[in-house]
Amino acid sequence: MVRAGVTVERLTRAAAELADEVGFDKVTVAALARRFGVKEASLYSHIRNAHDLKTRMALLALAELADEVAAAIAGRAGKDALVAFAGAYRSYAKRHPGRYAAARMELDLETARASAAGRHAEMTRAILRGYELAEPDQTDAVRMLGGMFHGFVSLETAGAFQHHPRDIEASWNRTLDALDAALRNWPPA
Amino acid sequence: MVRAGVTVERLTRAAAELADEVGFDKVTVAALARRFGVKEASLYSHIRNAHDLKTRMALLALAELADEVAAAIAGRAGKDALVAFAGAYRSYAKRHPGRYAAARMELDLETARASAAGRHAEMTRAILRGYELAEPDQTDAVRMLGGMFHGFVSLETAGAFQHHPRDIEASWNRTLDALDAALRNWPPA
DNA sequence: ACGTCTTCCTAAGGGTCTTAGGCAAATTCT
DNA sequence: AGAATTTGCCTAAGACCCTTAGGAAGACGT
Repeated sequence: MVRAGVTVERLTRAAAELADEVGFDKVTVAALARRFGVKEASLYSHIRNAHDLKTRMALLALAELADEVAAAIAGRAGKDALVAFAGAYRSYAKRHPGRYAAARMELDLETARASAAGRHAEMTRAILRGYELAEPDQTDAVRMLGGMFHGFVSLETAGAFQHHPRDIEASWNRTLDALDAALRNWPPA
Repeated sequence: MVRAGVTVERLTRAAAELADEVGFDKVTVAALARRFGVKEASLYSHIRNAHDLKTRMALLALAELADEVAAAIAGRAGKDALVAFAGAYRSYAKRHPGRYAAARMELDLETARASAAGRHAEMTRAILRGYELAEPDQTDAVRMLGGMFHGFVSLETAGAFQHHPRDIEASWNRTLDALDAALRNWPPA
């Protein structure tokens, strides 16, 4: 029996690739074992169970996404930063639909705390530095931005915008214009 | 063999209830058969396969949601209508998380066309009548609103907002305030 | 070289989806 | 009403998937 050199890191990366190819929900322990040329049961020396594998995929995707967003917003401020953040987010979701779905998975509290989700929130707050929002408005705006980005990308990916000829890219840009305006003219309580 | 009185309508409703109880992805042909006290194979006289069942759940949810939104926005205009629409949407998603997940399922073109999705788009456009937006801005705004509502509700349901003490209800209201402002001051191209 | 830990295997149980073929109940036809 | 047809449910069985238990052989430290 020559060993296949499986490690939990290689498993996670392969699972992420598989997810981007066939969809997050179609990633299976069996398919992954096939890809590595080992029996399904062998993977259980590296992962606890299927849920554990998916959690690792989520952590990977959150970290990658945070890195890309960080690189995109570095050295930018104001609307520039907003557009860069949003663009990086949407770009990642389109290039890596399976990973993106993994990133949106529900994580239990401690796992979420150990994830890059905190960096995402921090970076969103960083964007808002250009808009001078005091708490609790800042938190409200963080939630609004997170919802907006995720919702738009999610509907776009699901094909919900394909029933109208209007260019989606243009709608995206206009939405960011409107978002920028909303942040600049944040309504007083 | 006394017949159990299974019909495709009763199956769909039971599946929807099951989804709200245990989650959309945990709705299974087997679980549904158990709930009706029949064997799994028996259900295939009523549904084509598991995907067919999920599609029926999606159509049910889309129709129910459209009905509730329609009732909510009737007789309202402007920000009133916006808040009523958004409130009905979010309320449905929270009362019926499984159905809501079903409604967000990807439908093939013809099924989507036969669904209540068109009514959703129409009603969103109706909201915008209070804001005097010409095409293509109107379509951009429809997409923005759809994304915003879905994204916020989706992140909230997934527990993404629970890492901060700020009242989610308050964030929701402030987000609608900001959205109203964005629509009133829609940026020129 | 020896013992230990790790990785992989076989075996096996349980769950889900789906099709095929049969019997009996319900419905329709004459 | 009785016969013919359709419909609803069943058993049986195949194809996957997830997971655990126990064993053998490679890798590694002493």
